[in-house]
Amino acid sequence: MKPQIAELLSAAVASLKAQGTLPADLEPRIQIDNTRDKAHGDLATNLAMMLAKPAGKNPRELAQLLVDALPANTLVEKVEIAGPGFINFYLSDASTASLVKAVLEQKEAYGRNNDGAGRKVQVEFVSANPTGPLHIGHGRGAAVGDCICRLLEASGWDVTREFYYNDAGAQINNLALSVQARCKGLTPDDAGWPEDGYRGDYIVDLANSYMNGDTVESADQSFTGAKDADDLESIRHFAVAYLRREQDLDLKAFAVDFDVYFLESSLYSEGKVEAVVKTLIDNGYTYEDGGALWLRTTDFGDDKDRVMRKKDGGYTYFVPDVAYHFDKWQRGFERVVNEQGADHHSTITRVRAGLQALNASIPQGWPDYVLHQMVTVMRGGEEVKISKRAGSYVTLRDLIDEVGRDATRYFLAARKADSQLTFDIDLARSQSSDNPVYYIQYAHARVCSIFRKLAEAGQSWTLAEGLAALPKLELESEKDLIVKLGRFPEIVKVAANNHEPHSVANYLRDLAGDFHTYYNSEKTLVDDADVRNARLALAEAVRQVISNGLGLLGVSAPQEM
RNA sequence: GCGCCCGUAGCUCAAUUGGAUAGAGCAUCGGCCUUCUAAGCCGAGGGUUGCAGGUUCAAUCCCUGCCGGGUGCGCCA
Repeated sequence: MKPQIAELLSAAVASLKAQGTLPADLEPRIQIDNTRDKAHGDLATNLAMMLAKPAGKNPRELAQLLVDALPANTLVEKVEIAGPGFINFYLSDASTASLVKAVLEQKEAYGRNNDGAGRKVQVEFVSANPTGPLHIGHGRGAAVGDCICRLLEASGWDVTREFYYNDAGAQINNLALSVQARCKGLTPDDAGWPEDGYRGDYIVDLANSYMNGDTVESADQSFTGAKDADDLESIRHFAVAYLRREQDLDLKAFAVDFDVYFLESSLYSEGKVEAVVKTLIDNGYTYEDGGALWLRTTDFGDDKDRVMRKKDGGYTYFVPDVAYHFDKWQRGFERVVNEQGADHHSTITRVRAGLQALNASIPQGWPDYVLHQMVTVMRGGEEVKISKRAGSYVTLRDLIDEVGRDATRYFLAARKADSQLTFDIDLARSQSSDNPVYYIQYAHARVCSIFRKLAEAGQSWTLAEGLAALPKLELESEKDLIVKLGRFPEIVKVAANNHEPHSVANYLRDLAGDFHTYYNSEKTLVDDADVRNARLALAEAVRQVISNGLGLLGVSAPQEM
């Protein structure tokens, strides 16, 4: 509805310019706000206050001129000037009816837009190292990242979900040594236990499986262990494959699917790391010092230069990172979003600096980053820190097993990524209105229930009947509900652009609340057929929007509860 | 010490990118089921938006300085 109102205002501005009331070179950004208070109408604009200064008029006077210059239309019932110079719009019955119609006709497509216009965007998220089960932090990344993908898809982007994992570094070596120690019957308290070895129970399971000669198959590899505790290479391969499979199961339980698993080792084997290093040297952004090769990242805003190649000849982690992101660029992703934990924040400057130093015409702020803060898990009012399986942290799987997939996804996606999150297990498990997930799903199930009751009564409803009866939606509560439905497309658009899925969760909570209130105050299945058909149309529209919204969060929309 | 994030009701969090009287839920208290699912609804109390300045017609939002919490600051990833 906003774009239509903006058009009206734009026409009003044009005619005031033509009259000479406004300077001809003025190109105002027309901003339409949803009103917070119904007393201010349905939509409002601050345009008159913005233009007061350049026009040399007081805001209220200018507001009146703008209102007088608005073209005739059927959208708006009434326009008022209020406060310091706000222009408030009251939507007509015809326009609210058209909103319900739009929802019912567009169905699953309602709320989608075409901002992306089919362009390619890649979202990299989770990207956990294959050294253990996914923890709650990875869960947050998985939930937020996947929801961002869903939002971008709903905005017309061609989305690739990608998982990058480090299968080449020192921690993999550490993993192999830890498994080997377990194969040899050592425990973390024994003398020969590797320094900083992984201590969790899952290492024991892994070692047993290896010594058993099991074959593990994961998303991208299959490997059979050599059953030999002295074959460190075999242990390494087995351990990586085994833990990849574990993570695959975690992600599957969480309903997160990736299109691409990208192996760090491939950057080396395909010469991409060497190629990037050569380019950086050729471009003159490097120097040797103390036996190491440095990249002059300070040329691109870093606070100190960074070592690329260590004294021992190995590369530091950010070199393959740069090679990886250059590869993303070459794959044609105009837009890339990296969702990761805020503790890896320091990589951003380095990766962007490395990309700039390639002189490859990569835009300066590329790629985008979404960083999420820590998650604290609470149960019974106390912080939970340990899981049996992993030993030192709460795993995603534990959480899904305990509170279910829907609640876990909702809770992890419903908060702004950049604030710390407290995950209350008791709340997430509760099957009552305390729990926002059930609250929203219940609203959906209630609508389904109404239609079941309708069928039981031997009555029916068709889209045509519903649309024809829309003028019967005369109550204020009905109109409020419709206006809220009308806001959904904007919620999706803004959430997608800002990479902020939490606003969808908040919107749904709000919409469900409005519906529950309405449901309790007005009976839908009344005797008057026209009123009944109109209310059924509204209920179905609410159901559709809740269903679409939950879909964006990856949460199910049950028919009954 | 430096960088980044956060600070809003007792608790968990919003606030449509600078708009009107800062909103929900939980918790507390009081009401509503012979009527479409009570996994629900209605009502009440609860605030100097960490502090102090600045910009603006207008600041929770932008700027500066403090205070408090988190996190990073390796030739680890």
